[in-house]
Amino acid sequence: MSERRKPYPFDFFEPKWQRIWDERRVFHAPNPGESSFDPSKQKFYVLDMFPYPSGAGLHVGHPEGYTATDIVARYKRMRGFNVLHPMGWDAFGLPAEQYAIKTGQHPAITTRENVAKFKSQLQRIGFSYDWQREINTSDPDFYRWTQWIFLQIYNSWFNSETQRAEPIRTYRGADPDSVRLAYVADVPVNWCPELGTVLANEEVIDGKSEVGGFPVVRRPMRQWMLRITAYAERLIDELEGLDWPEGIKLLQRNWIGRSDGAEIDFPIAGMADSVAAASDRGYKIRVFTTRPDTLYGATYMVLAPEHSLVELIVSEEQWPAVRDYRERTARKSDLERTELAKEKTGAFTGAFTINPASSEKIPIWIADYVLLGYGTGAIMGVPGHDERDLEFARKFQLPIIPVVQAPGKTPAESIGFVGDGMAINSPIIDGLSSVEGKTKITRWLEERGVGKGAVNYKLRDWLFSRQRYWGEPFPVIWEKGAHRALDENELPVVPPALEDYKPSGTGDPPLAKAKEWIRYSDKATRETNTMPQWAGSCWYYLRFCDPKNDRRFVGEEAERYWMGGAKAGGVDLYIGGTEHAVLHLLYARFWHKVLFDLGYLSKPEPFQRLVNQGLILGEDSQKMSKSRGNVVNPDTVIDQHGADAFRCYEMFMGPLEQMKPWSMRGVEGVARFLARVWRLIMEENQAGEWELSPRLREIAPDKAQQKIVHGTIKKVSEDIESLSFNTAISQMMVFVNAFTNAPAIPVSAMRTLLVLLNPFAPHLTSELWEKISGRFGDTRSDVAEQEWPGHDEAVLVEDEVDIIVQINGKLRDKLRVAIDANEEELKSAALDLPKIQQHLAGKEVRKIVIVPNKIVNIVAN
RNA sequence: GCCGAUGUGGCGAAAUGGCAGACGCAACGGACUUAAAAUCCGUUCUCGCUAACGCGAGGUAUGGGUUCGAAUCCCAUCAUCGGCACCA
Repeated sequence: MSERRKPYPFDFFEPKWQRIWDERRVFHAPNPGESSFDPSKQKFYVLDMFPYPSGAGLHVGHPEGYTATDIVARYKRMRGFNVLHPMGWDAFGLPAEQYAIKTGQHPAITTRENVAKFKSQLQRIGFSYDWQREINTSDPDFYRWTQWIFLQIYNSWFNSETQRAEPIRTYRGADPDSVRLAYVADVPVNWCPELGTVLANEEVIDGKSEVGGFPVVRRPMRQWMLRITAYAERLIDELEGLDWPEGIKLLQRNWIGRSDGAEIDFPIAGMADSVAAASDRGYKIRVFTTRPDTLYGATYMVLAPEHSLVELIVSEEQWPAVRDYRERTARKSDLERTELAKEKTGAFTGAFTINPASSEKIPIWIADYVLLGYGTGAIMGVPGHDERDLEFARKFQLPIIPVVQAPGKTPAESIGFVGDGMAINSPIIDGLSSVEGKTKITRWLEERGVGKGAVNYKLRDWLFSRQRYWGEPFPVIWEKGAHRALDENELPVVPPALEDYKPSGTGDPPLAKAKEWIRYSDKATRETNTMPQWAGSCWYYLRFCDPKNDRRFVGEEAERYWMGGAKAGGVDLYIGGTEHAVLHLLYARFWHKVLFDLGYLSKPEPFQRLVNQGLILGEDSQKMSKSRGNVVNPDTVIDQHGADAFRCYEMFMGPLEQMKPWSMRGVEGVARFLARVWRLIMEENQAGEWELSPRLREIAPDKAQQKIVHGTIKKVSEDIESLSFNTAISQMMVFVNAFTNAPAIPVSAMRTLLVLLNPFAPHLTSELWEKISGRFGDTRSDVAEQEWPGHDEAVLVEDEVDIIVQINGKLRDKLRVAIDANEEELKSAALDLPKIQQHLAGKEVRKIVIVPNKIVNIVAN
């Protein structure tokens, strides 16, 4: 290809324009207070999910979303908005460190190299980022504020009465440490020996680490946790006002997993001597259920094997079996424990409890199908109406009582029915529907003080510490076994320059090796855990608003301007992959809400409109991967066809949100289209040089040309607003095809085309605009500074329209009539058509449906 | 297993209640050329009828339904992809 002549000289003018944009800072978005700030302009914040700069460089999947946002950004600028369109680097985190360990280079060095590579690749595509706002999460000027936000979280508690975070000093209880939004807990965590770190639940997939696919085991460790569960309800409720895909909202709701039900207390019944004392002290076991209406059907109880009451209630003769079962459970990996189609297991404790409704004495078991971390870690077994309980009861021969009658079934047939029916064998609520039964029995329990309505969430608190080197150190010190936050003015806490940053493998973080650094004072030592990769991405979009501010994480005025507005969310458009549908987006919303509650932010939500771009597959329709050898590198594509063709092809492939395979042939097709645009305006002379085409004239477009110009303005504008870039490009192809053979080409039409095409192909259109302006004068400014054109509806109005004539819904003929012809005219004109008369021969017309300007449908038989 | 998305030519797709296949790729034919590339013009859903302009029938995963009219709305089934997966 390099030998062959380029269809248009993109290799010359693409770098030229990139240089001009850079030098003139064309895309700098001024902040309030800057001299070039124009307060009359509305703001528009369009954001990409910033990349993690890996060693492999960009592949064609990255720029898909980036191109979409760039088109919107350029379009909105031409529409007169002050557009914030920034880019930065999510530079801390596991992969950087793994890569560094593998290559034997310090992560700071590899990260710097990778960032440089990513940046030059992005710049080659011609994105209109405001590079003066570039940020890097591993830069002390950035993570200083990540640590500062951690301090705000640490120094807050969630007041359940106001449903808001408040400063910890407003807490009146005895032990503030027990309610902080950041707290330390000994919890069974996902320990990955290979990575030498603990992972969040979300980073473990099928018992293996998401990064690297190494085995993960359960192990109790002291860890920092963030109390995200306090926000569970608001994280669900406040999705309401966001313009997100319904599917993503649902994914978040399911992840948070709200269930409504009741907590019920079961008193421990008389039992063997060892537990009698416990019983006397009034022990009771609390269970959570979503089906309090099935209480009469509870014929046994199950505790999670790790439940703390197990030791107190187990009978002497059952001890060996129980201990054995607990040990076996503890040894099981997550993978084994969640294995599909696995048999139920369990052990009898020897203890009994009383069903508060039926007063029956029922046995207490332990079983690993009950999870300690959910609800109260204990359940009532209702085998009649729960699949798992039924399976368990059948295996251990426990009684099964039907208490909900399925519609149209007998009580015996209703065993195993888990839907809503009618209560039976339940004296208090017999005959009531399941819904009524729930309400009534909950009230009944509340009156007796043995239960209450309750809500539970699947969401767990966020395990926030990592035993790694390449992350933000905690701004926390330890003294006499107690943690204490550092003061704001001690930030940033910079990690020590360690030679050996590899994980220790024991669970001691690498920072523990920095003996000097750890010593904070004679009495206090530093926290040696670091924050997880998510930390920086939880608030980076805020820093973009005011990236250089050294007094505040974001200036108040800048925050109000860029993150304000009429809607709940501050960022107007956020585009990124679905892989972040739960984690990043949930964590960022959580941090945002804490900061909002504490009065630092204008709006309760970070991202108003969210769009997920679809995955780009290899030419073989398989997921792109090195091992398959089907990875497409943007650099190759740009070398061959130029950045504009690359951008346009990425958008022309199909709908943004859809998964679609790459095609080099497809790129060629789009490159041909851009070459046709070039040749509408330029012509090659004898010497093989490009010069302005003599066909280009200052003439008025004819009627047909006007129609296509205004039709294209309309379609492209609408399509950009709805992110339907593929059809916008189609329409511009139609435009170009219509002008290709015109003997004279009106300059005004070309100017319009260049403006419309500019967001898609900014280099080509800038170059051609300059050429045209060189000859035809009037404007000296750049195409990017032009106003977006409006269309004239009057031009598009037709005097005559084609009317489809159908018989019984089948197309039989067409009719050309004046626009807005009335129904009578249409009817008689249609019936007069020879073809129609032919088809109607021998038939009787029953009815005629007429839609003006569209169709006439004759119903006949 | 549960939840969600998708299913249209040889391929990427368009049309979201009113002409199915815009636009692009590929293929075929033509013009230009000594030739090729590039460029420009044309054809291309399937089947049948016609010497031909054309005409007819069928067709949007499958089966049913609603409607004057369905790729589009509803029900069921199948397939592919994604998420969750003992959450009581």
